[in-house]
Amino acid sequence: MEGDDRREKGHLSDRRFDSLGSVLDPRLLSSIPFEFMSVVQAATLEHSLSGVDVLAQAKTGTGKTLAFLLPCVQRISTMLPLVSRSPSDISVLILSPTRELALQIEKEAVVLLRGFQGAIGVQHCVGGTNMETEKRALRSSRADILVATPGRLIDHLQNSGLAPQLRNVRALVLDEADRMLDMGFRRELQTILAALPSRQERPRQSLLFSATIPQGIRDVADLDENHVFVNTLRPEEQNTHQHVPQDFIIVPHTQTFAATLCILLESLSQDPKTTKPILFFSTARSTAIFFVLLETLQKQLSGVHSANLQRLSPAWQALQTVPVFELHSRKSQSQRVRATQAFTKSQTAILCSSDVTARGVDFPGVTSVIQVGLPSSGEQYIHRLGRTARAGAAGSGVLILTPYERFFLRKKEVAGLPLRERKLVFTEDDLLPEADSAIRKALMTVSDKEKSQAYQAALGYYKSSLKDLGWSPAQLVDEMNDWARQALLFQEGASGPAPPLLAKTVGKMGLKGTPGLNVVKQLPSWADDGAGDSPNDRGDVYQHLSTVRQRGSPYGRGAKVVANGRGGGAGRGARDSVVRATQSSS
DNA sequence: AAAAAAG
Repeated sequence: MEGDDRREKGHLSDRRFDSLGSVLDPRLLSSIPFEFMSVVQAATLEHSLSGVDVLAQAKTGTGKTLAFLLPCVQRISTMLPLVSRSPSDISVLILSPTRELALQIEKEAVVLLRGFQGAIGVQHCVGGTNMETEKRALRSSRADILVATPGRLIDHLQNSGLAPQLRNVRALVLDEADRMLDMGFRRELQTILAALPSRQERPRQSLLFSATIPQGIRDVADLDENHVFVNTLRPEEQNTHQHVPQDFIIVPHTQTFAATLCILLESLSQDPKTTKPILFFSTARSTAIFFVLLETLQKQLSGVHSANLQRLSPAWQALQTVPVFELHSRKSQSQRVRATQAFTKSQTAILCSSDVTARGVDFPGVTSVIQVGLPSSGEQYIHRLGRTARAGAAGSGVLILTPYERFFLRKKEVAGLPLRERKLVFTEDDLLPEADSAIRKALMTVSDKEKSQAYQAALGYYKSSLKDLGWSPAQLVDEMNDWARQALLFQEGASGPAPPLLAKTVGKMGLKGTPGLNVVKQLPSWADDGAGDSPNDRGDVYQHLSTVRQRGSPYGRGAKVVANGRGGGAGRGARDSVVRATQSSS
């Protein structure tokens, strides 16, 4: 605790919020839930409160949200009692790259607005929710501050007649600004900017916040030429990620899930009461599969007779009860909201996530970030890592790669990081053979449909990295087919040697004519969208597995494990198992 | 089709 306090002070400044007593509206000042400003806040507030444009670079988890909300709320408060304004006018527009981040920002704004007792309102508009409900709320209640994701905002502009409410916008905030300005969002941002009044006719302030500020951001951003650039990174520390202990592990792709499970079991055995890792996957489909695997393992464990459960190692016991959540774009928005809330308030839990939560989202107390498979970019690796070790707390990172993904370590954003290779050392009683066996059994309960979807997603994902991988399209298909069969245990059945793909889909992927693909005119009924998610009855398998071995894991040691030149032997029980790790610099 | 983001 003492150490935490010291680190906590590291991101706090010595300036108190009440030093702004002459500048800030007292109702705003009294709603600030902190005594001291963070470093970013202290460095940006004097500028942003003066009204100039600000481009700020700061570590994640250091109070950026409050840094841009304060000047926005203050600005609106000076416009009170709002006689000249229509109650439906939007004064501040905040854009976020994900729905979860938008909702989180709105929540912080609600806190800051308490003192105004409804005179200033904040609302959100994000996808995946009822369009009509939002439309009505935007009409009938104050939305002085609107927090939005781009797609849904444009939808409202074009279909709900929201445009007139934006004619008085006085401030525009881009959170995760680099993401908002990159190729994926730039067009949408242009559409939104076009709906705002020109800055000549209606002066406004732009506030851009991000942990990484790439070259050229100023060329595309909506920034005044007299803007202030604030960099709160100390040169010697650069970014959090320089200080967070980070390991990488290279395993064959058949062992990726087992290695991931090992890392989880290891952290559960060290600290079952406080462990709170996030597991990041590259596609929504593989996120879903690993989540199902964990759920299945838990159900299998709960079928183990309690007397036998006592004999298992503490890690397996802990796995049975730790809450597990999944969060990605293939879930409904209400499920996403529920998972976000539940993981936020859990002291110990496991979150399986896609890159939805890679940026900005603030889950308290995340103890480690485990990245499974190739991250989509060096920057994305850093943003994901930033979900732990926030606001001065401790945290660590693990990256699990296959040999063909090793090139990632040479990317320029990653090459300078303190990433150290860690080998899972195979000893007689280590966890990997058990984990492998458990994963294989659990995979039997995953439907061919789910496996096919993961296969298709992986093809699409790796296709964008062919150059880095040094693969031809045919090699890509070979590797992914092997992955489907050997790692996902996709059964080559009546449908052919690989999961089936529609000719149409293959065409869109640009893989027409590539050997090795199982191209079909029509998907078999089990893989069709209309079919249920799980034709296999998981319940049967639980029953089947409910007999436990005398000692060790409930999953036996059936699978032969070969990695780094050593096979896993039949050893003693899991009670004494540990993942042995050796550190060696890479 | 591949994170995400509109349905």
